[in-house]
Amino acid sequence: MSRVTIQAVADQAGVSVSTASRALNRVNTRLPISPSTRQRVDDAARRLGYVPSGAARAMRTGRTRTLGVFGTSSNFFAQVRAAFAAQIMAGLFAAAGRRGYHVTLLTGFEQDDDPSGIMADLGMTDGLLVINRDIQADPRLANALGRWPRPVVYALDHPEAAGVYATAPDDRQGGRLAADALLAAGHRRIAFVSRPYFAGIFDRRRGGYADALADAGLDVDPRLDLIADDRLAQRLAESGATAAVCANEGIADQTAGVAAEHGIGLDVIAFSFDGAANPKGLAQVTHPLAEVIGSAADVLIDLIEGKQPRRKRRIFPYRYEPAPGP
Amino acid sequence: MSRVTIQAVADQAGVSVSTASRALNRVNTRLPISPSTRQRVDDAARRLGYVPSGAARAMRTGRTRTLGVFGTSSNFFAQVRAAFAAQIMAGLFAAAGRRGYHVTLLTGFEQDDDPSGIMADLGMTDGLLVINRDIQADPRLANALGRWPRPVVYALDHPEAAGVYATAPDDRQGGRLAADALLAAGHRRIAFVSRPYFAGIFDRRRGGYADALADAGLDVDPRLDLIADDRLAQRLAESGATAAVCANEGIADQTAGVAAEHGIGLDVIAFSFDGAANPKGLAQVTHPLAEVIGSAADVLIDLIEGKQPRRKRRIFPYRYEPAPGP
DNA sequence: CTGAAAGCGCTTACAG
DNA sequence: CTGAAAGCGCTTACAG
Repeated sequence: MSRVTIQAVADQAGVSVSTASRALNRVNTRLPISPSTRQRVDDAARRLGYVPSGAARAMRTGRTRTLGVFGTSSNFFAQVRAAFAAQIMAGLFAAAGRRGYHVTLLTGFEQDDDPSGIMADLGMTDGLLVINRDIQADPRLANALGRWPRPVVYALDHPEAAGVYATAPDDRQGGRLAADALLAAGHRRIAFVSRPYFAGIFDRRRGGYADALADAGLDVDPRLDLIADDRLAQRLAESGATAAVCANEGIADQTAGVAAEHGIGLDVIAFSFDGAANPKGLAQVTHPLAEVIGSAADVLIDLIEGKQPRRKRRIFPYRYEPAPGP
Repeated sequence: MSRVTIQAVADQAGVSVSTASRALNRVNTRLPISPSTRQRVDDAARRLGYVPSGAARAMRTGRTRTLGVFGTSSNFFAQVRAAFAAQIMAGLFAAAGRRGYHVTLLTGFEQDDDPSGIMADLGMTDGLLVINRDIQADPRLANALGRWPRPVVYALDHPEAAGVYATAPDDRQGGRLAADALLAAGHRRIAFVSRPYFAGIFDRRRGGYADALADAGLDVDPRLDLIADDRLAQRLAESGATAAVCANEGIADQTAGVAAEHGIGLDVIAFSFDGAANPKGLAQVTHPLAEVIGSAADVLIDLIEGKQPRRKRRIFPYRYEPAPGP
């Protein structure tokens, strides 16, 4: 079936293309349209099943009303991260929808690809949201996107480059909050359990934890800095830890499980986010993930629409949530 | 910054726009390009930071290489369905990416909206995947989309209208499979636990269950047809059920929890999908959700590219998965 | 091997 | 209140 164009609608209604366009887009109150003309154009459009060409409109207006999302990948939505991915999509979808934008997940880029080629196909997007903390660590990406002629906002983490728009939780404050909660409960041997990736984020979280210990007059014992691998139980036992700050919710579940299994009494607190599952009922420090992402989308749309946001960085604090009662 | 067009690249390289276009799109082997020209054009493009306009290209070619997804909504990604939503996105993203398509989540439509208005803005998509079983039940939607001039594929459920492309699990076969497993274990009082929505799907699941009971020579006792509300415990007890087929994984968790809490011995089997959490370690009948969605995306892309798929419906069987060991 | 020209389907000043 | 015309940035026959 060949496309029904505005030309066909205009012919059918017996008006010019310009008039049809104006009648269809109920705008331009400065130039009124006679009700009968509008009626005829509307009828013609309905009768013919007219659907405006988004491409033509985008070409003309320079806007697609579409946000590109960069950083989802084939394993971004994998099972261990399902709650994380779903919260992100929820926040993004809601924020974009509120302002009349669609959301395009950009495919064709996998972690460890050379990011310099990505500019060739960023789709028909008005701006870009970069949400993957793994790939944000790659300075080549920031460099390539810095040359892209449309707005870019980094969410959750951000490259070190200055002048970049970024929205993220305050990982250092979260680390301090978590450690303070354990200190207040009387603990003195508090471990920090992480894994050797998400380096930037985990480092900031560890930094806040270390700050809190230092403020409490405690040395940071390197034996308390633990990796969540298959020797965790042994290391936990050797460390003499009575409590642990865990760098994310998965590590926390693992750590609590290992401690229970080996009969190690351990007060665990997890870095997590609103909407995560918390199956073991642990204490947590959480940030409002959907809201963080929504805020990033809002900043991006502001930039697209030429409204200069007040600040280049928005930082969201963590909240302490005690272990839920049984 | 004003846009860098192919015109600017051509000027910079000292060639015509047509030549620049041909050099940039390494195609058209019939018409060769001199290596030195290509070199100069590539250099100019890189130097200027040229990014082709997707809108112009789409207008010219009539293709955006973008799949629209219709049916996500503000609560589609909500916590109770996080695993479901994430699996869907995983399958969709992978399948689209493999064939060089992006994925656009279409906003601006909420359940219970009148779907006749949606055609006005289906974005710049080449085709549509409808993935929400809730809204697929609305015949106005199928009617409106039937008039949309591009391919549409329904996934997971499908409107009753004939001639529609649809990809879904075989809910009736799944119901039979689940009931047969319980019958084989010697049960004679087998409940079916559901909720009063997802009517079409739950009805088919119940139908398969009823078929299996009938084949086993059992009457379908209406007292075994249960609703998972706050009177479930009482109804379960009155029904004399020793086993239950649960219409989805959430209902199954709830039912198993209620039974345990009230000391009702109950063998529970859940309708579920690959990648769901199964925190209670229940027996399940599962379908490969990501694969089902991926298959729907493949059919859609075939239609977009003019390859007529062999069948209009693809039905995926459920597999029985016994309760995982402790 | 290269270039001039048409045309994809809209929107928007501008002139009536 | 309406219409003729320009132009958004590409790609692709077509003619050289």
